Amino acid sequence: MDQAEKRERLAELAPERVEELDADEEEDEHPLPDLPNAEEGGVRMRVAPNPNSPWHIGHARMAAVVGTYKERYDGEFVCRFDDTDPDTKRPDLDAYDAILKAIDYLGFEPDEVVRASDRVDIYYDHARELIDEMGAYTCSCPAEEFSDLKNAGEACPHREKAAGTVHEEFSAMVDGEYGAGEMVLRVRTDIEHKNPALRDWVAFRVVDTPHPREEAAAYRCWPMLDFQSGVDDHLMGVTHIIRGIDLQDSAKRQGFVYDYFGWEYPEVVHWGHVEVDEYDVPLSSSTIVERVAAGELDGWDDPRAPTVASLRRRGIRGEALVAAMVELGTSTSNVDLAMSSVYAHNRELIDDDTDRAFLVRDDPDHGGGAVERQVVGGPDAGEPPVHPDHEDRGTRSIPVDSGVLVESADLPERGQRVWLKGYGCVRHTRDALEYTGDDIEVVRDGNVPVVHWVPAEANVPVRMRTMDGDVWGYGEPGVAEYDRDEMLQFERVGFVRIDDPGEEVVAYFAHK
RNA sequence: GCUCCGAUAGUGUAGUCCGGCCAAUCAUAUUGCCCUCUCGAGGCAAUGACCAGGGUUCAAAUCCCUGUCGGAGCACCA
Repeated sequence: MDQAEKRERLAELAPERVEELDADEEEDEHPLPDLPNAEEGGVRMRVAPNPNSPWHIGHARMAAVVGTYKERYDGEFVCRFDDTDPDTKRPDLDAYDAILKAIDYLGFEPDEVVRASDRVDIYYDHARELIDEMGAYTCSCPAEEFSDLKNAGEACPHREKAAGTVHEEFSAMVDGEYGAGEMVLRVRTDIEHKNPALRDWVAFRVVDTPHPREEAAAYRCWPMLDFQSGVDDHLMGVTHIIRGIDLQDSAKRQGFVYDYFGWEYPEVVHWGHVEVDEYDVPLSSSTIVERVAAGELDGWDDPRAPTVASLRRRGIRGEALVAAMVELGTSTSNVDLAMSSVYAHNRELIDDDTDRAFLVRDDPDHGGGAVERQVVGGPDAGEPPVHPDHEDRGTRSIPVDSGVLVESADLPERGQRVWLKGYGCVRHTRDALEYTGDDIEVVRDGNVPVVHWVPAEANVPVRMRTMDGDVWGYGEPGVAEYDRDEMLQFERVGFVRIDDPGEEVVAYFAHK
């Protein structure tokens, strides 16, 4: 049955439904779905990074989406460093700032910044309260033994200890009287719960390694994420939590603690993992850390690294990354971020304001290498516009002294013509480029290709850093005039950010 | 093994809750044409998807069942 027929039938069967359909108005368009039970002004969220490394691109999703929701609901967000594992996921002292910088780069400002490692005593207080409620017990079972019991749905002998004993043993954990692995504090949930992941999970354990932050270096008894983050979310008034599907069971686990305390659990949204195309380096903190340490990457902002710092250095605006992240939505499926989407957003943001310039690459894989030719006849200089869509910004003056450089792929066959952009038409004779005029009709009707060029002598050496490695070339003289952080479009090559304006200009390639 | 969750074009997404303006939205991508002194921008067009099979119904992307595929948890990691 086709559409018209369906509609006809519907009109016969239920005319009121047709009216309803017709009356359906369009809702406000938001790139992100509405948060459940969210009210304007009543939304408080948190970004809870582990500062064990700076951020890769995937981490930016959290801040991008939380920040966007904050703006949408006129709400707030807290940046809480969940740095409660001084050993396995040991914090990197530089990462705290790097992460805050990344959030700032994305265009957001946390309403509050806290470190879990400053709040350990608060967690202890809640642990003691939980023990009073008979909601937790100390357990000295070796991990494997407990795991076996748990999988069989059987309680261990420590489960029925008196609260007094549990208090004593927990205090001993806090006082550092146990070594790592000797004693833990478990939350009493339901040892026969059908989901084994929820049965009597560990809330506190002993870590022998001191925390790298001086302020927290004395603690040996550390909360696990589910306890710490569960308590903090409540204490900080978090109304909505966004987190990965790897933490799918956290809400259910923490639910037991919330029940003991009579708290109400925040709304939760789970999303899948992000992957990014176009990179050889995987989106994994540990891999990036390794490659940086091994010298395979020049640092976290190496253009080949899939990191926030790298995108920033390439001149990608945080806004472009946020837009692309927000478009991914909050689906529980894993998603692939197409870098082309980030580039498309960035191009739209910067194209209008970015000056044009020529870069002749001297690279066998890109343009075939620079070749020099004398120019015979013609004016002394070319005058291409600073921006083709904005005549009022004037022109660049590029001298043609002893000759020019072009990329060999652009050099026409002998006898053929080529249009040097902003200069005029030349014919390739035996060993030179002979000026044939400035009538643009040859380009419009004569199939003469338009190419970029630079003077053979008065040019500026440029090292362009790209995702595929460095490309050397020669820029037009004006390239030397740009300051660090300014953007430039090398015509027919792509957009770059000037990173170092020195003798040899270093530019980071952003995208075409 | 136990427990959760998911599946719409190359990619992402809208629609799914409350079946019917859905032979399916928008963006990106790719290709072609127009325009342009850039391979950028702009304009136009084309390409391309409801995981499979059953069921319910006048009507199924939408509801139900089965299957397939994929993901996650069952850590003294976060």
